[in-house]
Amino acid sequence: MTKGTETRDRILDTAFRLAAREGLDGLSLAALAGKLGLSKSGLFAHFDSKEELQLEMLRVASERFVDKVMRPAFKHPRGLPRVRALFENWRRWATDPSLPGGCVFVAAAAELDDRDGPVRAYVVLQQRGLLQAIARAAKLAVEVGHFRGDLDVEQFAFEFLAIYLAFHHAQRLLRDPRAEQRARRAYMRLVDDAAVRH
Amino acid sequence: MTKGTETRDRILDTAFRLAAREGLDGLSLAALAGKLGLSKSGLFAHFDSKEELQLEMLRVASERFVDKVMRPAFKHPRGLPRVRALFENWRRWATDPSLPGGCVFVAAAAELDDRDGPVRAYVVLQQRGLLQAIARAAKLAVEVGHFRGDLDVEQFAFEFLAIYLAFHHAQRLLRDPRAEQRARRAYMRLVDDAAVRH
DNA sequence: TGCGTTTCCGCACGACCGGTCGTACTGATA
DNA sequence: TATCAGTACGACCGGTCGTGCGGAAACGCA
Repeated sequence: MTKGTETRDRILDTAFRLAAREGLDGLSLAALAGKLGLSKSGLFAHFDSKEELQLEMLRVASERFVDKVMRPAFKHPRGLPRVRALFENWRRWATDPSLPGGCVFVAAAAELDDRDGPVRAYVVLQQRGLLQAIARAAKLAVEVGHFRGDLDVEQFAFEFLAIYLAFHHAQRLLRDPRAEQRARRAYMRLVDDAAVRH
Repeated sequence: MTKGTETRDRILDTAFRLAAREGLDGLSLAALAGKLGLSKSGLFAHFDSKEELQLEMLRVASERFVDKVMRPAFKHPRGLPRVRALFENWRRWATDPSLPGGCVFVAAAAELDDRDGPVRAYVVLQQRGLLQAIARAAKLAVEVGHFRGDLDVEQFAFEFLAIYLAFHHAQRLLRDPRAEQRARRAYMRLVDDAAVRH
């Protein structure tokens, strides 16, 4: 019981790291087993199918994301500080040196956009939830008077996500050393526009 | 001579369509040959390796992109009309019903961001060129007085691309019916901010 | 210490992968 | 008519993929 779940956790942790680099499809059981010092079948004994492994791995990824990005941000006071923390934590998430390979969800999003099935459904749910969380933070910023009252918080979330995606693109694909600066300036422009007019 | 290049074109056209849906890796020789009514080896007679096929396919994709997005936009007068045309053509490119599967380059970007080799190099080059083209259009808009003189045109290009990526994400992954509206409003905010102050 | 369960491995499977082989038909050139 | 490059074929290569099964070793409790 104990040993099993421990191994299972190890598997999912390694799968998470591997999938970030190789994508959901690129994550092969043989490669994963090799990295774990396990046999392919020994690994497979913990899951009913590869799809289930992918799903479980994505659940782990979601937990990590909440732990590293959402939860710490929501400890900051409502309004601008929290929105800023969200941005900074998220930016760090995409470039965390301990988790090389970029954001799993960005990779998964591109891979899954034309398929169907439970894996895609899960990613869609996760992304919708993410957008809602951003919108909620923006709404709170409106309520505490940091953002203007007529702000479209869902539009804010859309553009917030846009900056993240472009940052990921510039950082990981183009390896542009100015990626962080570009993202930060875009963020400032977004927040300035949402702020109450003086 | 004629027959060969004709078949080759057919192959690349189909490969282009298939890769948009399946990604660069997902594009398998067997599937491609099947769709063409060709044998795998008959197909392979036209290329030295799969990598070369991928490269050639991406070159075809680039040509299409220039034909459908860039060239028509650059027929519009310099300044705002051209920038606007760029945005609209690009948006249409990502949702062209005759080319289902979304933008090949978005898919390729996510797949290649951690690898190396000529395919990645080509995509990076293409994307850099794209950003430069946007920046150039913005610079012309400055010169004709539509955009303010102190505008950072590279920053403009970054945020322009950001909107496209988020649109692609919202449209293809989340299937959000408001994706187009969200993108257009983000675009308007970007352009308003770049415009000369009244 | 012994026993039953959990955990893992060895092995094999069918399908598919990118790629190569020898072969055969075609049409243009000589 | 003989030759030859271009084009496409079917069979097949070694490998890798996800997956299933039977048994051995390790574990946890009596």
